[in-house]
Amino acid sequence: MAKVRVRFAPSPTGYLHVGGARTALFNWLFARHHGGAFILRIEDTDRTRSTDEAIEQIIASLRWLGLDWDEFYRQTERFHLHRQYAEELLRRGAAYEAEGAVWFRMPKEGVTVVEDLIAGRVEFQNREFKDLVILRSDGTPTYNFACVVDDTEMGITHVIRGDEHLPNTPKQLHIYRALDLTPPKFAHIPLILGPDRTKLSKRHGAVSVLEYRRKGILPEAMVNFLARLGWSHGDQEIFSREELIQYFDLDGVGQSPAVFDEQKLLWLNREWMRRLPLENLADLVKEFLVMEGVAASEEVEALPKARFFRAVELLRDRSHTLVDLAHSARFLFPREIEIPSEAQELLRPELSEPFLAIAQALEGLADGGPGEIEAVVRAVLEKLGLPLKAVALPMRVVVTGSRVGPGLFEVLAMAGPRLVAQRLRLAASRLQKG
RNA sequence: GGCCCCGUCGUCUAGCGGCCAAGGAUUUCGGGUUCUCAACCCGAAGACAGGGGUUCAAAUCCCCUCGGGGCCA
Repeated sequence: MAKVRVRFAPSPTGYLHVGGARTALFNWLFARHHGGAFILRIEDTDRTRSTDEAIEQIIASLRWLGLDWDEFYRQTERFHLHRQYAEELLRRGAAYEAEGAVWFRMPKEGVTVVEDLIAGRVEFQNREFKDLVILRSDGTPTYNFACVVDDTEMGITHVIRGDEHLPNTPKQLHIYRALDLTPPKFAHIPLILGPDRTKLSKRHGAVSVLEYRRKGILPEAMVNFLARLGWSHGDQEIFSREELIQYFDLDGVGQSPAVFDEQKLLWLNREWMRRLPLENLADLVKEFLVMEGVAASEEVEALPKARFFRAVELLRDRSHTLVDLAHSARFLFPREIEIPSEAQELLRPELSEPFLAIAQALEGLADGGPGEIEAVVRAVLEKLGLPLKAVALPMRVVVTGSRVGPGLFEVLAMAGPRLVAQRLRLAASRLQKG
């Protein structure tokens, strides 16, 4: 096989949505798997709807997903080529001018066969076709024509695109034929659907790739998820980028459309949060702490590094997204802790005594790991003749504002003895006041 | 309306004629473990759209119906 060359050709009329991202990913994986080239081609022919901002967004999205391209083109810079090819078609008599536009003659009888790498053999009756405008009266090329010219000029070997383009394919095939060109191979991948089983769109809520970044999804999780939407490799669910490149090929792509299931994305995201090297995750968590307004950058810096890392390590098991994780880390910072109403019942008046005693004992500790803190707390409880169970949950609630989280002593160590003592004292005095 | 595509648990899927009274993952619900939650382990529920063929044998091949979707009007 000649060296593989594929392209992703979005129109810059808005953000990159997950359907487009999945098409880009399949192309990219195909190129990388076969050691070929992945080309990014911006189809900005429609000048009224295309914006530079959208181009930026598309680029930012692809970068975030880690899909790098080998060549970059803008369709508007290639109008001269489209002209040239149109003239050639006119010369050959395959096209004619009418009403200021250039029209391509479509055959009116017979059958056109598309040998699709995914859909298989698809037949179209030529009598269904009408002649096709290829250049509008303002000189701009239409989609099907520009596509053929650009794919030819760029030496595209495989066109991997959404299923919605399948009906366009026979038209393009005839243009290739009229020009005596060998068409590329086609692979139409099934669409991504919303929960209502219609083509995924804005109506379905979050569909912008960058929106998922804001929501705290990791690119590793997004890539993994998108890859598994319409493609599979046996029973395997978790794939690293390297594994995807190694295993991905068109024969693993299915023929039926897939519903975008956010729950599975969240599951994968948690899996990937656990797999990411701790330092990398910690950097991201820091970003999200700031973005979410949980803490200022300096406040995060001020935390002992080991303590912050440990917090990230333990909190990530309980979070679906970076946003969740950032919010669950709120108690690490000197803030007032709000006790949720459903936890109020835990705070019985008789707790003020142990709270005070523990606070006092902890004030003797400058810092300390979970082990040291546990020793101190247990010593106090023993003196008071109380089981850990009697104070564990209330203490957790008072210190973290939540009844769920990592091990109690881990949580106390994360907040540090000073904050813990402060919060226990405050709680004790409130309990006394009734 | 015309043309085209698709149809396995709610969802993503394995299956490419016998190994399938259909496997995995997710979700949901139980149980174990824990101060709690998560994780983990064990368990439960849950699908071949329907009907005809072909075949010794069909989720797998063919046809029809139904359903969903896409493109063009």
